[in-house]
Parts: sequence; C-alpha cells; structure tokens
Amino acid sequence: MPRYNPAAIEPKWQAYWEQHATFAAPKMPTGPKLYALDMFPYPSGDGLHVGHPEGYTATDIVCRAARMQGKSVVHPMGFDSFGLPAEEHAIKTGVHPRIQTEKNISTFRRQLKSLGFSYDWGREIATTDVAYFKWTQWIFLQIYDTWFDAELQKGRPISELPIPDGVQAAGADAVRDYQDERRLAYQSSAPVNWCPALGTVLANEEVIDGKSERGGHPVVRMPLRQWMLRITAYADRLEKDLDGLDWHDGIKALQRNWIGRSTGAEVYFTLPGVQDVLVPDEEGTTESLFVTTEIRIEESLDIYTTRPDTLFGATYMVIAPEHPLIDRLTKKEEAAKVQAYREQAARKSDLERTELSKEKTGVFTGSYAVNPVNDEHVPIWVADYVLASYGTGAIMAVPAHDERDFEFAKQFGLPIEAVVDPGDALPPAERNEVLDGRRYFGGEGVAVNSGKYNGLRTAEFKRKIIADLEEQGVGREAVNYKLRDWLFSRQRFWGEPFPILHELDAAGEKTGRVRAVPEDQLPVDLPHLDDFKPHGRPEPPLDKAPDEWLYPTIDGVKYKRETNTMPQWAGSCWYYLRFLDPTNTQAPIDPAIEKAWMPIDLYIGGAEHAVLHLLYARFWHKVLYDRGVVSTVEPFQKLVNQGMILGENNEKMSKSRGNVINPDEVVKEYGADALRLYEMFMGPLEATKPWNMNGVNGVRDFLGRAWRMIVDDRAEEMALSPAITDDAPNADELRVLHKTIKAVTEDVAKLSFNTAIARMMEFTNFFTKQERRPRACMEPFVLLLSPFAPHAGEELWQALGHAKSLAYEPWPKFDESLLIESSIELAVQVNGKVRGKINVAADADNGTILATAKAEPKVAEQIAGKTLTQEKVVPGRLVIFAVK
RNA sequence: GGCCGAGUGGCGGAAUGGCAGACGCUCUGGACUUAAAAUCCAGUGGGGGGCAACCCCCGUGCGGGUUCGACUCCCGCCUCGGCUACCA
Repeated sequence: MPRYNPAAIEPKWQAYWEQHATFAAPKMPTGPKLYALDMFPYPSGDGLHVGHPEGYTATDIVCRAARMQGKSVVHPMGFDSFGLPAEEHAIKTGVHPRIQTEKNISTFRRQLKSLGFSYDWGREIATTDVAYFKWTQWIFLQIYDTWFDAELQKGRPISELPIPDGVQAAGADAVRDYQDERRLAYQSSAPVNWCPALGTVLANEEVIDGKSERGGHPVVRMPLRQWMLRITAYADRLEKDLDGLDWHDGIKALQRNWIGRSTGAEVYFTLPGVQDVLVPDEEGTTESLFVTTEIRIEESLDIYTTRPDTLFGATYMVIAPEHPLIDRLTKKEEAAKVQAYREQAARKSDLERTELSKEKTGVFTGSYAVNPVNDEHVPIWVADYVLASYGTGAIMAVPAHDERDFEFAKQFGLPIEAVVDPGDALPPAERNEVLDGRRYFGGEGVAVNSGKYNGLRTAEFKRKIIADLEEQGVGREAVNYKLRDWLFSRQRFWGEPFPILHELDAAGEKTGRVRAVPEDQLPVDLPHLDDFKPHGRPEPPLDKAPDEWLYPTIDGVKYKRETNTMPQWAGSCWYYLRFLDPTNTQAPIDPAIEKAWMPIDLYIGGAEHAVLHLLYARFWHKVLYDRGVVSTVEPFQKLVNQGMILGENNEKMSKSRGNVINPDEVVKEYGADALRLYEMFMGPLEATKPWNMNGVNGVRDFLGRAWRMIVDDRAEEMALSPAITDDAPNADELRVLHKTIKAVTEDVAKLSFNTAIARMMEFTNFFTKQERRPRACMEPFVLLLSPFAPHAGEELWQALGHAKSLAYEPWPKFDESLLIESSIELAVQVNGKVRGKINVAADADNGTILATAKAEPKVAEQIAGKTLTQEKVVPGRLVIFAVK
C-alpha cells in the first residue's frame, strides 16, 4: 500500500478499534480521570452536518491525548431523539416516529463511526429508549416530590414540608392542596402560546417574533392547564454557582442576563377609602361589569421598582391588563374603554405587543392611588407595556427617569417631574431639558424635588428610603428575576409521558387530585396510536390512546393518565449522568460511579444551547443534588462553545442557500483524517469561520507529506522510506522534535488545535528535506499526530513495526535542555525600530550581548553622538536601546 | 435599544507589550516528465532604491493617549456577526 490511501486505511482501523473495544472506558476510573462530553445531536433526517464534527473532533483529540497521558477517559455519545420533526413525519406518512427515529440514529451512528471518534459505543443511549426515559420519569417524580425551603435554599422532600396548624386542622384535602402548591412540579393554567398549525403550545423561547421557531407558524395566547417546573426557586443558586465554573465570561453573562436578577423595593400605594367601583359577578368574570356599587377598598396597589429613589417623581401608575385588581379599580365611566383594551391586549400575540412598541397604548381606569411618600393622588392606567408576569404586575411610572414611562407620558399628556439631577453626567443643555421634563434621564445623580431627601446621591437615597418605607410598613426591599418558571408540558405524542395520574370520580370526571405513578410501575411507555394527527385542539394526541392505557386502576381507584408529554429538553437534562452507568436497572446512576467521574471536565457544543439547555440541566442537577442523587453541585465544570462553520460563500449553511457541505462526501473524497484535521486547522475552535474545500485539499496534502516522510510510496508493498534510519538524531533534529512535542502538548491543553497542526507541518517540512530521518524522531511524531489523524497515525505506527494500537502508547515528553540552540540571532532595536541583527552564543551574558549589539555597524550609527537612556536584553529575542 | 464577540496580505489565520503576517490556501517561476498528473524546490503585504548580496519608507477598521517600543494596554468612534429585547 504505497500511496496514502485513506479509503483503505480508515475502515481498517475503525474495524480494529471496534473489534478490540479499544476505547471502552472502565466502569470506575483507575487514576486521574477525564470526562469529556459532546452535546449529543438530535438525529435529524438530514444526517450529520459539518458543524457536528467540529466540536466532536476537538473533544476526541483531547481524549486520545489524555489516554496516552495515562488518564482514565470516558468519552460517550448518544442521541437526543425525541422531537417534533419525527412526529411531523409520522403525521404525514403514518409511520411510527420510533421507526423514523431509529433510521435516523443508524445514519448518524454510521457517519460518526466513519469519522473515527474514540467513543465508548458500549455506553450509547438515546433519550427515546424506554430504559432511558424510565429514569427521566423517575427524576420528574423526584422533582414532583420536592419543595423548596427558601430559608435553607434547598429542595427537600415534600413529606418534610411544615404544615401550618390552620391547614392541618382543615383536613387531609387541605394539607394535600397546601403541599401541591409548593411542589417543584406543579400545574398551572397560565396563558400559553398556542400554535394551531403545529397543534401544540410552545414555550416562550420557542416563539420568535410571534411565530413558531419551527415552521414560522402564527402563535396565539390562550389559557391552558400546564405542568410547570419551579426553576425560579433556584434562580439565586443558578446565578451564584456560575462563579466557580470554567466557562467563557460571555456565556456566564448570557445566563446571568437570562436569570435577570435585580434588586429594588416593593412599595405599597394605598387606594383611597371609598370609590365607585365595578364589582365582578360571582364567577369573577366581567360579564356584569356595568353593575356598580360603592364598596370600601382596603387593598393597596403594590409595585416593584429598582429605583425607589424616584418615588417623588411618580406621576401615574400602570397596571398590566391581566392585573387581578383591574376590575375593582375600573370606574364605571371608563369601564367600556378598559374592557375593550383588555380584550385587545389579550388577543395580541407577543409579536404585536412588541412590534407596536413604538406607539405605547393604554387607558385610564378612573382610579387613583396614594403615593406613600407624599400622599399625592396619582392616576392609575392600564397599559400592556407592563407585564403581568414580572414583579407585581404594576409599576409606578416616573417619566422623568424612565424611557418607557417618558414615551407613555408624552403620548397621553401626563406630567413629567424630574427628581434626579444628572449633574455632570449630561452636557448642561441636556441636563436642563431633564430638569424641565423635556428629556428622560435613567442614570444616577442627586435627588431634587424629593422633600427631606433632597441632595442625596442615588445609592444612598435608595438605602435610606427602603429603610424608611419598611419602618412605616409601606414597602420593603425586594429581589426580582426575569427568569420564569419552566413550562414543562407539550401537547405532543413523541415525548416522555408524565408519570402522573388524575383521579376520577364515580362519574368518570377528574376530581382535580393527581398522584404519581408508583415507582415500581415505571416506565410509563407510550401507547399504541392509530394515527398521530393533532386534532387542532389543545388536547394532546395521547387523549386518543386506548382505554387500557389511558384509564388505569390502582387500589380500586380509577385514574386517567396525564396525556401531556415532556418537552425535548427533558432528556438532555441528565444524559451526561446516564452515560456513566447506562445499564443500571436500580437507579439512574450508581452514586459511587457518579462520585468518581463527575463533574464533566470538558463539555463542548454549540452556542445555541448556551442558555436554555445548560440552565435546565443545571437546575435538574441541583435538585438531584439536594435530594442526594448526585454529589456534585454543578455538572459542567468546563464549557467551550465551538464556532459556527459558514459555507464557502461566507454565509450560514442552509439548503436554501445551496452551500451545505456534506461530511460523507468530504470523507469519500479526502478521508476522515483530512476532514478532522481541516476542521481543526480552519482557525480557533470558538471562532466563526467559512469552509474552503481548497483548505481540505491542503491538509490532505500535508497528510500525504507526512506519509511519504515515513513510507516508501513507490514500493509495491508497505515499506519504510529508505531515509528512515536507526541512527541517533543529531542536535538540530532533536531540537525540532522537542520543539514540536512541547508546542503540540501545550496547544492541545489550550485547545489551540490550529497552531498545534501548524507546528506539525513545520516538523514535516523540516524532515522531508532531511535525507536521513531518524526513527527516534519519526515515532514520537506519529504519536503526536495520532489524536488529530488517528487512522493515519495507527497505520504509520504499524509501518514502523508496532503490532499494537498506539491508543495507549505513552505521550512523548519534551526535554527543555534540547530546545536550546548553540548560537542565536537577536534583533537589535533602537527607539523601538529594528536596526540590526547580531549572532551570539546561546549562553552569552548580557554584557557580552550589549557589547556585540553596540558594535553592530548600523546600530552604532544610530546611537552615535546620542545619550543612551536605556538598554535591555529580552532573553532569546532581542536587544533594546533607547537614545535621546 | 441592551449584552457579547470580531475587524491583521487576494483568502483562512499566527503573534496578547518586544523582529507583524507563523502555518496553510491561492497565484507565479523552476526541477522531474515525450507530455500531463503527482511530487520536489523557490517566490508571493504595498511602495521606492540598487548590477548585486541587499537597503529605505509605509502598513494590523478610524481618531487620540500611555510607552524606549502597541495588532496587543487606556479613552472616544465606525463597521460586521451572534444573542436578546418594554423585565420597571
């Protein structure tokens, strides 16, 4: 086999590795451990994309090098295989989603194997495996069985929830209600994003610009019973624990931003004693809005603000259209307008609410609230720029110091009163505009028009007024989060069924009580369905399941199963744990194994998962930690996001742009090693970079050069190049070798693969020119190359006379002393410009070097007749003179 | 609008205070060959000078600053990309 022929050697070594289980990881690490994880793919029908092998090759290089460095390495792969496309395919063709999913998984598995990744395939899992999602359901039950103890900041078993005496006295049902309201998994009927075209509700993050992320179908809001996970309880810990993680600051910032912690105050605006108000009828609907009476209102209108120092500038209030007090605050004269506005707001999708944001909308309720700091009566408006789901759903509007309030006030002619003097923060003209109420200023400054607080700086004002509000019982310090509880149910077929049963009464109606499926009855598998079509109503497809699945009886009580399914995120929230103990039938993972392998030392994947997947998985992990299932606080110690690979035209790869590169074709044309090497050589792992097929050809040529450096490519049979010698290498050869070992070793540790490859190219360029190539240099080089181009590495290793795979050969070590050259060239700078070069012995002392440099004719010319103000030697690099 | 990242030859990139452009692609020339492919060798930021080995000037998005010295650090902008968006 004279010529470098990847088509022959790559399948050969893939078969060898499989046959010898070369990369099977031990159950427990036997020394220093490395858990390197790729974000497992969704097995789409399109097959592997060139973006996949980018991160996968990076972790594979790290793993292969680590094995040679004596580490116990676990490097698994699996499939995130629940998801909409398979179900949509099923709806179209009538073929069960599992069949399509398994077909896609086979394709992915074949493609991944063709790239020579050193996965332990014995650990492969798919989230759609019944044996896997049994434990996804089990974890859901743990979450369901947990309440969050705010004092201890810890999730605890629901059985440990203290029950107040009053609730206890009210009976068992009251206790159950009390518990159910506090579980981390709970039901709620908040408005959701209903997408008629997909026949499902979507999470906020699956809605982009009021359209579904998948398919771009219109989305409307409607109330529906849903399962929610109380991720907000963990907001603080999710934010604080980011500190200890070895993640890029940008990704941490993204998560912090998403959690969106803010501190401020809740302030209670009292509502005047007696008002004409509208009274809702008994059902709490607004049918009988026009019935009016006089009642005494004792509530206050509570608002949240991050700027309690601007309380004196509050000239009106705004409540969200969904605010609970809205009916009671709406006066008769305004009722029709308010009602119309509410209906209009309810109809609006998020898109419309934001798209029309240029124009603020709202109506006056007719009511007033009393500002606790100055007893002024301020009008209460309804506007959809205030969100019901954030803070208290109501704000005090300070138009002088908030952009949105300012726009609204201008639109409706409401007063604007400045209470913060920007001082030097703005040019004088703009400052005066602020003080006159013609411009808003959102920054910090000095208080004005604020009674006894005048003259205080913002930060101090905040501290003081919060204390005063608390003392008077009209407010308190408060913390808020942008993060919302996680809408966890989907009206789909192809997802994990909830292990939850709804109790039925004698008439077959739901009693409103639910219970968990007993642990010994897990898993709850998906039932047989005759067809998968959604019916265009929000009820899930599982409502069409056969009765024997849908209506189980336990202890004589009849139940209806929960027919929602879990979202795709569920399976990926804990797959990294299952990889460590994939066949355990007693537990999701053996605690001893978890303790030994976790946390993940390197997690690589696309930035598109920087927020949601990572946040959700971290949340589950923390619940599992609190419940004693895992020993680690955080799952992903080090995270790296690989950059996007663009098409050859510098645009995002997509079918419609026609610039998609198919990895199979690259493997066929150039080989898997060339594909791997090219993806690593393109540029830094985290950078976005365009594909260039000439570049693939270039690294393939490099592999050919490396091949010919060692192998006689004209021989009929496999034979070493006649230049290979058993002679001892000379000093130059040793220096090049050890320089290469050092650079590649350090670059791999830094994940700087492009520069590591450049150093290996330099090695090859050097030795190709040598007519004598010592085996003692070639062998370490092959070992260095092998993590990048494993098939070529193995083949060359074999050619050099080794019978066994190089996968566990010791990684070459470098010797600093061999890196030193006998004489070195130094550049000489005068006033920052290179004026000459000198050659000195490598061990020359500074005095000798400076003298040599001064004697260099061009340097001498530059410094002649001037005063030398500085002279310095940068070891091994250059000599510096500064003259005047 | 906010946050994050990035701007260096024809192209991908290297250098994170010390010889800008490593390494590769592209292109050009040469060797080998009947020829081509493959391979090998050499050159390849711009401008200017010299018969010549070589020499000089300019050059890392733009404008300032710090420094003997800045792609690198600081201040102010511009452009592109990603994420996010009324969160009070």
